[in-house]
Amino acid sequence: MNLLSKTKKKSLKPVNYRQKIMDAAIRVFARKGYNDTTMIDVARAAKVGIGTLYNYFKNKDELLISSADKTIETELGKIRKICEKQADPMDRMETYFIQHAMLLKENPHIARFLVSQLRQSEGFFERNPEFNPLRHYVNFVKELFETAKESGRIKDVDTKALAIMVIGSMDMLICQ
Amino acid sequence: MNLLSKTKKKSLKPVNYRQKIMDAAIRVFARKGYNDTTMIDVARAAKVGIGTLYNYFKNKDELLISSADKTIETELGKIRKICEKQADPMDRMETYFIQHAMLLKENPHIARFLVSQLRQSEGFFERNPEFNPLRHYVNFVKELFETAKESGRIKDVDTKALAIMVIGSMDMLICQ
Amino acid sequence: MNLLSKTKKKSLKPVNYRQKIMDAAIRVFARKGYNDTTMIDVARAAKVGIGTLYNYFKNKDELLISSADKTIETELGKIRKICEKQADPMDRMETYFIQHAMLLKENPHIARFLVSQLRQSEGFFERNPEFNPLRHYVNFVKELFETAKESGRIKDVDTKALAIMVIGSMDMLICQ
Amino acid sequence: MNLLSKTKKKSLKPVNYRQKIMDAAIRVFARKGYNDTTMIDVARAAKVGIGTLYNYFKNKDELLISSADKTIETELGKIRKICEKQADPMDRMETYFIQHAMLLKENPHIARFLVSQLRQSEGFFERNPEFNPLRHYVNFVKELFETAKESGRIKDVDTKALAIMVIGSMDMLICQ
DNA sequence: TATGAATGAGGATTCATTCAT
DNA sequence: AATGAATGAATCCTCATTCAT
Repeated sequence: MNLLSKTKKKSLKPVNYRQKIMDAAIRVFARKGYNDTTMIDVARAAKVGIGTLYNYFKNKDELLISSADKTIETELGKIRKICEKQADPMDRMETYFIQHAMLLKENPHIARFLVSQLRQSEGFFERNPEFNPLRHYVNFVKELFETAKESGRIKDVDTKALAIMVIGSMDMLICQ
Repeated sequence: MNLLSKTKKKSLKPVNYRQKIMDAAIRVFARKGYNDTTMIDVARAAKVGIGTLYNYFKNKDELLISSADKTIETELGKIRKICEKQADPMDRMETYFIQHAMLLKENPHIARFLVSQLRQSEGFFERNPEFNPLRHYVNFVKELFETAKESGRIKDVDTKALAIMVIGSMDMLICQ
Repeated sequence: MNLLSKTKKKSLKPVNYRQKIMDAAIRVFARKGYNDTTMIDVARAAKVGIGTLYNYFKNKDELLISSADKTIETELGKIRKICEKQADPMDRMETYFIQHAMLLKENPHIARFLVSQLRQSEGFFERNPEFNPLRHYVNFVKELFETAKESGRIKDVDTKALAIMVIGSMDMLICQ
Repeated sequence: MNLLSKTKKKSLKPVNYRQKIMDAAIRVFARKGYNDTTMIDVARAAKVGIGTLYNYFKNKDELLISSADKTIETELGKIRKICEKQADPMDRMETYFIQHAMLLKENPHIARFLVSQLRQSEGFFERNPEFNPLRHYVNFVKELFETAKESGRIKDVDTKALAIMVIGSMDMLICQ
């Protein structure tokens, strides 16, 4: 009986509050932006008490940073894994574009969150100058271009600028 | 004597408060973003009293909207005028790119203001759904492309999407 | 008519908000202590809006400090003036005791405020280590004793310690 | 074996949580004051869980009251016992002063706790009107004086007021 | 008409207390 | 019985907006 009850309880959802909160935060931040998102908004979206937010994140800034980092890591990880299956640099680039587009289409709120957090209030960036969640993403795209360039398949260009422009293009398309 | 002094003052400077305020607002909004800009910030930058802001603009939202519209109108007007001097569609496009780049370089705060206000919180857009200062700008670029397309000089593409992508690329480049 | 209306308005109470707020603050702090006094309490007692408090005092700490300083200055000033009328040191000391007792009796809330703020939370003192409103008061009593000592009327004692003890005695009597 | 180990543990240390918590509480309250002391502070100082505090004390107020009462009882008990060894009232008084001074010097945190908790916010006293940990202490000193008075060794005075003043003097000296 | 002091709704954060384990 | 994560009421403070001068 002991064993049973334990099993029961475990199957009864050992809530991962940290993840639950970040998931909610991403959704709300994506929809309303940093400034218009209140901690109460996040708490309600995550269905937890306000105080609980502060058990897992020191303050609102840290909640945004953690959520952004986690999201980038997760989503970029998925795309990277799929791209790596392609041996040919050009195929890899193509796969990336497709995956990126799919991400934008299927998880618009995540996409919006990723690309739009850049334009946060300067207040936030003054407090957190090191924060740039897109850095890893830009780097990934840049690497894609570099591999393609080395293979002689695309012309000599500033791959970083190109990466930024590509992401920027997609970003703007989403917003409009 | 009374009359004279009055005349003198008027001829000395018929202050255009509305314009003065918008000029200041653009600078401050561009630097700090919508949410981190207080009405006091704007009043101080414009060297007017807070109350004066409300004599010319209903509220903070309207101040942003008016400032953005006015800026787009002014800057776009300048660029348009220069572009129209070019008869050939391709020259016109080239001229546009150069002018746009110059605007970004010489008035970074205006550029930043124009391209970054788009990403306002949904809160702002929910309150002002009709607000899209870039609309005119996008349309202008779109027209450029269409003229070029009609002349057979560029391939058949979704000109609007292209316009958005071009602007988005530039935007992202500025931010990074 | 102009003159009249001006006179009228002036007589119509040109409210001194700063003073009004400090008066209220002293009363409330004296009754409830620093920690249990909320800014809303003070605002209500002063019959002003909460925001008004912050137009005159940077924060709650500064409100307490200003109120305490002002009170000491005012009350000590009164007592000092009366004492100075006495030429003889012993008469002066006696006058002081009487005045102090009168202060305690007639304005118990001020008295309580003066003598009890010393025991504030250490949190407050850690933030404001230089704050010691009783310093001036202790010094005044100390000087009284010194004058008396010089005149040979009282024995050789540590006048500062004596001053502190006297004030402490009265303080404790009030509290009980 | 079970029995043995149990016995061992018990004899090793039958933890008295209640006492352990009060000891910690006194230290922390004395150092930080009632309001700046959090239940977590106390729990950490006592090396117990937060929940444990609530198994032994209904709430924070009761924890303070119990700690104060217990301390007074203990310390006063010690001093009383030593004083009682003196047959002569004057010697007894002298012994008391020495003991009190020693307590202040050797356990400043206890001393501070005893004498400073009196000045709690009225909020606390409104909730706990019966709370006056110094009552017993004042009574003890008062009795000392009365015995001395009866023996004709000191003049006729209000012994209670005298007791209060003496304690107040010492209190103020500690604070400064 | 320009002004800025007064205002209070709203938001981030803390912490005593509860309760499931 | 001990524990500590979850909770939300309560508090300080900001800032858009109003209005009397």
